[in-house]
Amino acid sequence: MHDLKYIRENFEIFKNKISNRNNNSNIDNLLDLDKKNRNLIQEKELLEKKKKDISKSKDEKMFEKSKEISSKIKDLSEEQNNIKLKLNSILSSIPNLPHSDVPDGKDENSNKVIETKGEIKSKNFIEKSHYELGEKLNMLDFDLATKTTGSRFVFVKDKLAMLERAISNFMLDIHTLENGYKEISPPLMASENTMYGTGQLPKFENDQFEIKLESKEERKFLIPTAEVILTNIVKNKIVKSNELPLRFVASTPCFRKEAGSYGKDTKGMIRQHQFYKVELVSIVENSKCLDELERMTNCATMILDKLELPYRKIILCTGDMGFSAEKTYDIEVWLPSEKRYREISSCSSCGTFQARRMNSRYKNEKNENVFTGTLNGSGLAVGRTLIAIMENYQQQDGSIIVPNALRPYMNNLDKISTISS
RNA sequence: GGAGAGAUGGCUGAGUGGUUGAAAGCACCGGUCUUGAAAACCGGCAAAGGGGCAACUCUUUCCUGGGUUCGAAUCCCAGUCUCUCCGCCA
Repeated sequence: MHDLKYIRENFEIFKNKISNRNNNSNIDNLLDLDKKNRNLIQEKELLEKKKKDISKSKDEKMFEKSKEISSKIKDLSEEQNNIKLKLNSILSSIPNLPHSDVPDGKDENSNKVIETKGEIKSKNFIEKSHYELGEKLNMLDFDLATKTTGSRFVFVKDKLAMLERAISNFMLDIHTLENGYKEISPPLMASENTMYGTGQLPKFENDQFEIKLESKEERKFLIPTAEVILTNIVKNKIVKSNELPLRFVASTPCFRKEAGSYGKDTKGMIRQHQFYKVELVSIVENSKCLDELERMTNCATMILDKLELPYRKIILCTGDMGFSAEKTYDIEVWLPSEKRYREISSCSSCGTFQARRMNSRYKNEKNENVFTGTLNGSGLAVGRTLIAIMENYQQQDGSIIVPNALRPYMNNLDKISTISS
């Protein structure tokens, strides 16, 4: 959510900056609505003052007059309310402004590589995809998932299931023990207002799985990422500044409809309706967002370093960033079967954009209430890490070496193969 | 699912029709005292929005939405949420 005052005072700048985002909201009549809104407020307040004075005077002769004023106020309020609603509906659908560091661009082609790290080991055989490997091992079963549930789901079985669990635990341990995040096991469903707070609603309702409930009950959605529920921990709260930064980590399933990605990544478990992700969330003083973003991104790449997986870090351009982000780094891991890098983490600073929606604040040194800064990042996507390990650690015979860092989490198993060990 | 209780400022918690934006306490900020700190004492301290260069000023807000009244935190109606007890259940 944007500060209307800022928009009012810097409309051309605002409009210019927002034009670089994938924005389809009509912002042109924003100023007009704002003007109308404020005029109506003034008119209304004048009448309210009159009414209040009459009431205070307890002058019975004026009581009839007061009734008249009441009905006028009612009309004005209604009109003002309608305009306010329109204003809010436009405002809540405008994406965050990109930070000045962010490169301009329409789509992912304008993203910039910042760093490439890790050794891509050349193999003397043709490397298989994770789904070929997994199906051959009889540890990834897509057909079974189709039978029980539908497309874009998978059964992970046996040692690969154990590996998935190991990855998740390994990441949680690093982030809690080394990086100072507090572990949370949160609800996997979120209320409408919570989804609004982080920016999933109202604009992206089509991407969300909604739970079917009695019509009376408040709407609930399966979380598309733990970011939603972790960030909203500070919703409607005034945090003490000495409590900042708050850092949370959770490993949760995530649920996404993947509407609009028909035909994309249909094979394998790159793009699923349900997947595990270890998510990092930071709540900071709003001036510290960019520092925290660097820190958070390092926390994510640290995992890949320890797993000895080759990756690169890129900065997303204005047109490729998510709705709430002001600056985003994606981390992409090398997938030998595709001979390219694929996203495994996305770390974003949202500035005060989400905090405004959530009404999350802290007291600054002047004792004023100011909006917090919020950040989120994957640390990392567990499913895709599984894929990356399978493909990068595969052997010619289709077995998979367990990365050193994960062996303590796998009863010291060093290799996954058809011959059960 | 059945029965009951409740929702007030950052927190705790008074308040049942007329300067109540709201007592008191805690927390927080400033000061006195102290070598320093603590304690004690004194003072300050809600938010959002509108107008004004500013000092300032106006409006709204005691869960939400309606209603009664000249006037509502307080009365009426509807709803939401929370808690307790019983039942069922992972």
